[in-house]
Amino acid sequence: MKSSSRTVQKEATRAAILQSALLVFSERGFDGSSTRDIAAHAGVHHALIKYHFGSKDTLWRAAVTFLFERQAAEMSFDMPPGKLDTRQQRRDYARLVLRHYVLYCARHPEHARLMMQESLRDSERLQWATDTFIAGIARGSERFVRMLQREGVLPDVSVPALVYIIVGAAQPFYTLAPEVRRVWGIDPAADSVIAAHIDALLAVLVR
Amino acid sequence: MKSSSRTVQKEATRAAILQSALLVFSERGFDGSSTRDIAAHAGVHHALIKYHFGSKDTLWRAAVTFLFERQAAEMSFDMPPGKLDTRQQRRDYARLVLRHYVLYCARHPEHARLMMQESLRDSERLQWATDTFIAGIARGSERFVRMLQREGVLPDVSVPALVYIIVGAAQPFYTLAPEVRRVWGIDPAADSVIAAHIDALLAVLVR
DNA sequence: ATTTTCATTATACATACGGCTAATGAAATT
DNA sequence: AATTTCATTAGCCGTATGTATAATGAAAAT
Repeated sequence: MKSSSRTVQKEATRAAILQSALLVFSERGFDGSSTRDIAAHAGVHHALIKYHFGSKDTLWRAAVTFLFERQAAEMSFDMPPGKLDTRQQRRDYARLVLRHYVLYCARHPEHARLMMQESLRDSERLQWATDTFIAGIARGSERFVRMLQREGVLPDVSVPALVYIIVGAAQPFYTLAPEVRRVWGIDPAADSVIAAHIDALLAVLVR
Repeated sequence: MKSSSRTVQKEATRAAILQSALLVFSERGFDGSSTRDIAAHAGVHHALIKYHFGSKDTLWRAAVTFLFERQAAEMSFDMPPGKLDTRQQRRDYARLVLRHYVLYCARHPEHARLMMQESLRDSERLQWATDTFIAGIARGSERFVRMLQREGVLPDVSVPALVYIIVGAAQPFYTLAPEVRRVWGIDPAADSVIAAHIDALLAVLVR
């Protein structure tokens, strides 16, 4: 583990490019983003993108990998915190998971923004992202939804439709924050607004 | 009202460019779309875009105008079909409106795709779209939601949050259709899948 | 039949793009 | 102190972009 001043600076540059890529890709999409813009926003020369990441495509994949690894780190709900014997316990668990998911969406709106842009049309990038990350998360979501259906917390309807209803109820309020600010005059980044959105989402989804 | 063969052909060309612009803008966003791509997809020379629409920006505005005028034409629910005296009548009206909105999203996924791309970040285009179209629709949605809240059909929580929950529950299943196909192996354009999604959405939202 | 109109095409231009090679220079190594 | 390493920068290449102007030619008007 080298930590010479040059290595530290190198990693800082790499991280700056990655964060800049997250922002630009999430706001303009892959085709609409330019490596020169990403480099300029990171304050480095555009040739460094090839040096650190190889190509625009590889940089995009590195950005997506960062997003899903962070999500996995911040949303580790594979094992419920306690026992889930009673219906009330499962309801509370559902509320807990949904609350944390909404908070994640509010904290990191660029995640859903970036993936949404890529899911609008089929592509090799979408195929890679689904195979590498999304398919596994989808299976976890399916188990989560089916458990809540068995318990009567969610209605017994199409599981894929339910998953997209839940995710769609959570994400757009934050991914479309610029529109929300202009149209409704409120800021989805404010804690009180987030709390109100969580209350609304739980009131609608968890019965 | 001229209808000479030249005028007819001119309008056909204009319409072809507009439809092509809807598709390309909705899949790649404004910055990711090129006027040459749009023209090639419409089968015309790219200089015709300047001739018929003035500029890329004006073409985008014409496309958005087309989308919202079509939505207004296909979603004329300002006046309920019958009287809304009883709670059951208001529930039925809510179901009717939501069903038709989901069907609109399924029929024309490019509408939400295009607007979503523009709502991810603030811009002059977003400002124009919100001032010209979205603000008015938002006020209508607010009235709709408040009526259902008074009747106990929707919970008494934050109205903007509820609006985005409803819209988010309806749109992504169709805007993100390529992802749905890859991850779940189902086609959100199929009638049976749409019907299942409507059932799920109504079961969750209308109590 | 001749002229005019105008939808369409050809072409040009300055800029921006992704990707690449060579040069640079400070830190690390010898 | 001399040499090597390598993160960073400068600059070029072929292509693509948005926009503008001139040329074309068939339909419309005279």
